[in-house]
Amino acid sequence: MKKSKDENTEEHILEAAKLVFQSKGMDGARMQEIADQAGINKALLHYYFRSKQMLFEAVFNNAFSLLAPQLKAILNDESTIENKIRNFTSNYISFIVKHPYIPNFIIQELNRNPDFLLKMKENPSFPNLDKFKKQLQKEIENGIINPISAEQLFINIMALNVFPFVAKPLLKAFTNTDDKAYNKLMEDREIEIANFIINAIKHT
Amino acid sequence: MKKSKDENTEEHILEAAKLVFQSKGMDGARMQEIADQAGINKALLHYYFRSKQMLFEAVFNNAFSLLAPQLKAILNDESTIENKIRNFTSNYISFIVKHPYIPNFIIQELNRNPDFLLKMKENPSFPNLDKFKKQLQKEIENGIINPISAEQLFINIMALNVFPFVAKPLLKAFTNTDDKAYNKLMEDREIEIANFIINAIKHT
DNA sequence: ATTTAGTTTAACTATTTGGTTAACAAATTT
DNA sequence: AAATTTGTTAACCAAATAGTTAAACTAAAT
Repeated sequence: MKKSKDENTEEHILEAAKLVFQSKGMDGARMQEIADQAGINKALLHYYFRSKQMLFEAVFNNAFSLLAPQLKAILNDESTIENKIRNFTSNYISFIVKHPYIPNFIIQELNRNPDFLLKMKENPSFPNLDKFKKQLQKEIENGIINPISAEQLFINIMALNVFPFVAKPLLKAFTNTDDKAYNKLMEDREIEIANFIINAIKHT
Repeated sequence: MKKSKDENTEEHILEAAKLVFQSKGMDGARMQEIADQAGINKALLHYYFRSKQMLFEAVFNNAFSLLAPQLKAILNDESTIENKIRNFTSNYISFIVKHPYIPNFIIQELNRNPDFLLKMKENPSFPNLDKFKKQLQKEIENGIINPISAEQLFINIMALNVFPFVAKPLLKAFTNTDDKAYNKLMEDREIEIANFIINAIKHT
């Protein structure tokens, strides 16, 4: 087996493809641009990943497998609902700072092709709400938390965490903030969101 | 001046373009597909709207001018913050049922080209938070509402309302619901969201 | 009825783009 | 070191695509 530049090249390609796909989407991305970005010939893209579709799926799966563990954390650990919420919002914000394009990329491409999810849902490591649901029900019965369905609460948590990054340009305009001020808002949200959610659901 | 089919054709084109652009995005849309959808020849698209870009902008501006009034309603009317929140969530959900593709379309295309907003912000009818901010501050001073910045509250309201429609495929998978069950969740949110937000901010 | 302005089409063009080929280069095996 | 396998490139190809052209058609105005 040869390598020398082998693994290195594959990594370069994936990194370049990630950059291009995540900023332009599947339809907007050009194989030539990815090749240029990776500093190689276009034919080499097809040597490593047969087609644009396959290269795209490699990038997409990479992105998704970074996001999934974040969700499993909140759904499957043993701490209280309140602590889960605090941990999740805190973890998620720092995750996003490292990978700012991921949420929008995933959401956009899943809207373009919802079938991606069919395969993924069969993977046993795909996040599910079962445990979260039971735990929430127990805390509601114990009077710690006001009645709310696990689905609604989960959607709310995701919405409050993810949306500000997905809709950044729009929200920047509406709140009339520049990049710096908007990032400051995002930092503040790490605590704000958690308190907001806890207030909303905690029995008083 | 002649018309006969004039306005009619232009309307047909815009309707067809809306359909194609909103489901495939600027890059994924094809002029031929829009022409077919409108039941006309491709050259006619260029006769009415010189280029793909111009046709796209017409569709985009149409979509945006449907969304903007929704926001101005909550930001500039005179009722209490609580009532504004209830009215907005109620209005927004029924708006979305009529125009399900709009939020995702706008968000996606603004991420692709944030410069769109520069022109729009100059329009005096572009929504802004000034009035909402003052009103909120007053209610906080009066002890009706717990301290929160207008920007954060606004982002939270938008997030809770818009995100479930933008991220529908992803959330459908995570909550393990089919289309029917997910739509039921969305109906329930009309009341759920409002209560959730009020609980979170109302002083007790 | 003829002119005129607006509307519509089929056919065409130039360019872009994903993908292929064939030849070359470098490393591994024998 | 000869043969084989793996990695890389330039040149090429066919399909797709945005946009153009020139001619035909329609209906109102003169």
